[in-house]
Amino acid sequence: MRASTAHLRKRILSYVKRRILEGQPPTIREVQEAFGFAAVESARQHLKALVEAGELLQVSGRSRGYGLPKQRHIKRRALPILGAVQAGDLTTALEDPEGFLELPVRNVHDEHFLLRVEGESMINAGIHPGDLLLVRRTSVAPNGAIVVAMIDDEATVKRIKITPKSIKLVPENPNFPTIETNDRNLRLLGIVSEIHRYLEGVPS
Amino acid sequence: MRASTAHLRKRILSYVKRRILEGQPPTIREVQEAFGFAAVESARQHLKALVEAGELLQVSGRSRGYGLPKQRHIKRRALPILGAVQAGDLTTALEDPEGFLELPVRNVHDEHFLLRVEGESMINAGIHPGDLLLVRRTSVAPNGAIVVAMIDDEATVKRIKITPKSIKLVPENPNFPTIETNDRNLRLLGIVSEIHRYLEGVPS
DNA sequence: ACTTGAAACAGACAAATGTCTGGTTTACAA
DNA sequence: TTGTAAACCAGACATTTGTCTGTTTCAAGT
Repeated sequence: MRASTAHLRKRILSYVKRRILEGQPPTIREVQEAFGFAAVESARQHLKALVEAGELLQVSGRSRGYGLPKQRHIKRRALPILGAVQAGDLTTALEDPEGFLELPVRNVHDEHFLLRVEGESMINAGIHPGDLLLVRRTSVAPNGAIVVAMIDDEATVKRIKITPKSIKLVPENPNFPTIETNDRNLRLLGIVSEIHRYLEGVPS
Repeated sequence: MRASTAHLRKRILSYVKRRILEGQPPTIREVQEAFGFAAVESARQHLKALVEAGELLQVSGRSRGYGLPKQRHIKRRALPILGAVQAGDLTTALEDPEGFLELPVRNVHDEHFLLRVEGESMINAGIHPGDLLLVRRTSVAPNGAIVVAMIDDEATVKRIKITPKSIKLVPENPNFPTIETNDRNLRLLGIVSEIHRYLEGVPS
């Protein structure tokens, strides 16, 4: 590589990064024009080199097919916000979310979603109506964890108590009943990983 | 608009939003395929309607030319985490934080910090020991807001009740005393904007 | 000077993509 | 029922966009 090329390539990387963060990865010709290349291929070579250096990701053949490489363990994700999940499976609910919220997710390998709390069944655990729960999707939960499960075709938040005889879903509110069940009809949606409450303006 | 169309259009909007937040706005044909339209024009009409409704922005003629309408400035900030703030002013405490956490901050113009909750004085407001409070620094607070104030050279979290005669700092726990004061010796550090609790592993 | 390899250039082609025109279906109301 | 407007469909076209091939320029080393 020519000495002066390194600087130029770095500038191109910055440009592409900025465009991606702004919501629209550039086309090759847009990079060409931004840096005054007379040929498309010049810009393409730079981008190709950046991809090969691991600075960018690319989907070949796709327009504006550039993305940022995977970061460390913490990555920000656009998470779907679910309201009441009723009478259906989670997949259909995820396709029709209430909205999205961008949050840093610590466990990149797992799938997450946000659930808006309804009702006061977990009020003594400090989970209030309107809170947003970051739920990590899993089908296994440690004893005592706060989980989201489908009960009577509706997603509810409870603390799980596993005994040799059965599984109990215990609310943190004496006014609500404990639900006891066996393994088969329990549909675990995930474990509550984080609790977020927004006092000044609700994120849409 | 047909009755069933509203729901479909909402789903399309969610899909496009998700794609934009993931870094690649979809092409019209990708929307078509995602929703099973037999014609490109069907997807295009929905997108056009969403643009006309102000739900999306579009640059005509540009591939993947969809964007999100202007929203409040949300930026990621590395925020200092404060433990017990004692016997000093906030500035010195901010210089020696317990750690840092990167969070999306909605109000970029204001200054924020994170405060780790100690004690159970606000337990009935769903604020538990160990919770992280996102505090927006301000010296004025609306009546009824949950605030962070310096009392007896220590930062405490209370709900503020403003009356013509005095200012009360009310805990949300009957075992703790209400503090009544006048304007002069009240040192308001900020308003609690968000409450975060991490159940699976604490962010360092 | 000569060689060499990277960078830049020029032009072309194929696929992807936005847009347009016109026709068909469908829900809803008069 | 009939009318109507919205939604959907089918096909085509022009532009954009990614990719390819070959050539030229240029800096650095021998």
